[in-house]
Amino acid sequence: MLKSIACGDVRASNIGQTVTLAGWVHRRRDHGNLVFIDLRDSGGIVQVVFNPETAPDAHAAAEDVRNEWVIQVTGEVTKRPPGTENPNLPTGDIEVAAAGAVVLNPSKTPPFYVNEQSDVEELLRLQFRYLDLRRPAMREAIVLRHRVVKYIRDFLDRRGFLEIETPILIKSTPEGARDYLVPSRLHPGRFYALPQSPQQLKQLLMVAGFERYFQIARCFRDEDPRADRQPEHTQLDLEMSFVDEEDVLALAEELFTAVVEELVPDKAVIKPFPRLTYAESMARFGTDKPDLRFGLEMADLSDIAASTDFQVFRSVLERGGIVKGFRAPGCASYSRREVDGLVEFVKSRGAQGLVSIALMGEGGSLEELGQDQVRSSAARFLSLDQVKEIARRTEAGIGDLVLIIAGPSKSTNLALSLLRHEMGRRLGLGDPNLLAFAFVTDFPLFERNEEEERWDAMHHAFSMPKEGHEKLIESDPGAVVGRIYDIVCNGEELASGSIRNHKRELQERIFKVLGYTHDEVDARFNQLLTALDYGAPPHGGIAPGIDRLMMILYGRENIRDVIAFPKTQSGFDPLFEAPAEVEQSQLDELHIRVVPEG
RNA sequence: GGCCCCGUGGUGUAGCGGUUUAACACACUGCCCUGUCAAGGCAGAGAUCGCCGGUUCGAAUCCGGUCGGGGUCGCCA
Repeated sequence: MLKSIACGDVRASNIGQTVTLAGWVHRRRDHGNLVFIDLRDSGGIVQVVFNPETAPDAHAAAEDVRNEWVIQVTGEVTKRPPGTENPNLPTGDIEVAAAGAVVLNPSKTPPFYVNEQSDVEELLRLQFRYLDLRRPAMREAIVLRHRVVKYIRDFLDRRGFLEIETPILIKSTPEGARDYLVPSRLHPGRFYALPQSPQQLKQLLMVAGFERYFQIARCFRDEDPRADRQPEHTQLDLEMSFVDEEDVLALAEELFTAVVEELVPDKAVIKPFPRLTYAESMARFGTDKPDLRFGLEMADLSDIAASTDFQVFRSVLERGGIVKGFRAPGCASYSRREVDGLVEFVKSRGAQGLVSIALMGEGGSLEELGQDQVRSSAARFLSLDQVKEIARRTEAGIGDLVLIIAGPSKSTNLALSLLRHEMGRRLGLGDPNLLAFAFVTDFPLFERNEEEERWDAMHHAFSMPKEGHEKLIESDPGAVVGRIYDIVCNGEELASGSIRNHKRELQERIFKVLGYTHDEVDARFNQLLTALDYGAPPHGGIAPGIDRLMMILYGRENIRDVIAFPKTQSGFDPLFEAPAEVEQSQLDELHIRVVPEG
């Protein structure tokens, strides 16, 4: 080793020892004679003093050194002179008096500050990610990520799970996300696909009798990235045999709770995790991934709206839409400008508009509310009684602002739920140290795809219907509830899972509703269906997203902040500059001809 | 594919039609300085304002396009 101790490990107990350190120059303070260097390595920072009188050669070397140079220093650990201790450093009681110094490698001036946590354009950080990763915020994220994954592995190992790898080169399956394709040299014109998840593989492992499987699995989806989505992401994929929902949920709850309590003890979780059904979640929060750190629950106002003369409401309802709203506490005093801002917010998220009702005044009960206290663009269409009823439903009081959206159910719920989260954020209602995990259960098995006029799988095609719902599969697909569950936390979907079909006949009926022809099923799912014929055990599982879990544990709003080498929103890797063109010979070998765009 | 925001020395920002030889902080270079720890002092170098085109007597500043980044809707079983 080029060092005898890590920079961050030097303590008062080492005083008198001669140590060799190696690391990066974090900061240099040159007093002309005395030179101080804060030397940094993966373990921390320690101050090194270069004295020209006692060590002229080392001092001369230190004069030349600049930020981020890599140096090796040998010297004695000494107690700092009284009054010069630095309480901000764990190593602040001591320093190393350099006797010798060697420059192991100089550095160019970095393109941004490595030694301070200043904001830097993210593209530049990604181009020089290896420098960005030297900074504490990124470093801590990567270290925590390691601990979380290690904890998960140990936790599952103790419970009899086996970690089993599955192929990265697999087969494209229809539906779901767009696949990343890999051309085959040995089979011209044929392609592997990168797995969107090891779904079928883990089910086959259950048929193989492993009973408890998990994998820290990389998953690939060729769709547009987002703040919480990357083209490739990591899942804790796990599957168990001979279980029902309760077994999977109990395990997941125990795991997540333990991870938080052991690794991020300053964050709190709600125990036990609240549970709500999909229908409940949609009704109360307009989304299947509600932020439960605060209330502001939604109320259906359709019946009240129907009794008004407000044409906007009536026409929406005539077309089968809904009218729904929630309260923004204390926001009655919002200015015209602020309210307009909220209107813009929902319009940019698919709503036609926003009706707000401000209940002006301070204190007093709803009963005493006067017409003069109601401020709303729809005021002249609403009777005082109707306003009061709307307030009662949304639990709004004097001083609150009721926000209402009318429109088709899907887009209205979406915009309203985004507005709810936005208001929660603006009003600071979400405790940043609370991780409000919850289970959302009983998802529909099928979802109507209006454009394509067909039924899609809401979750995926392999989930089992709830008991008693099999008979509805063909007659009323939309009414079939699946044995499907999600874990959500603070408005993010963290995990998704289900009890799977282990009977071929049932699985084939579901494929049929999804519109697959016999040939398509045979081509894509034959391996799974055939396996079900050979004694497939009842089984189910769940797949938490590790990146999103890390966002929540580390308190980041961006998935790139918890990934060592992420891609931009256009799927570009600024460090390697991938994707890139390849040699013509490589294309020839793969029998690929590139058609120029346009 | 749609919508919104951003793009000025190395970094972060200011300037938003002429008074700008584009300002400030930090970084950088040189000199001074024996106890600093975001060390300090003095001096200096460094950007034609992402790119293309237009409007104008005059554009970093206005307009259009384009490229790149971010956010979002679509998409993401």
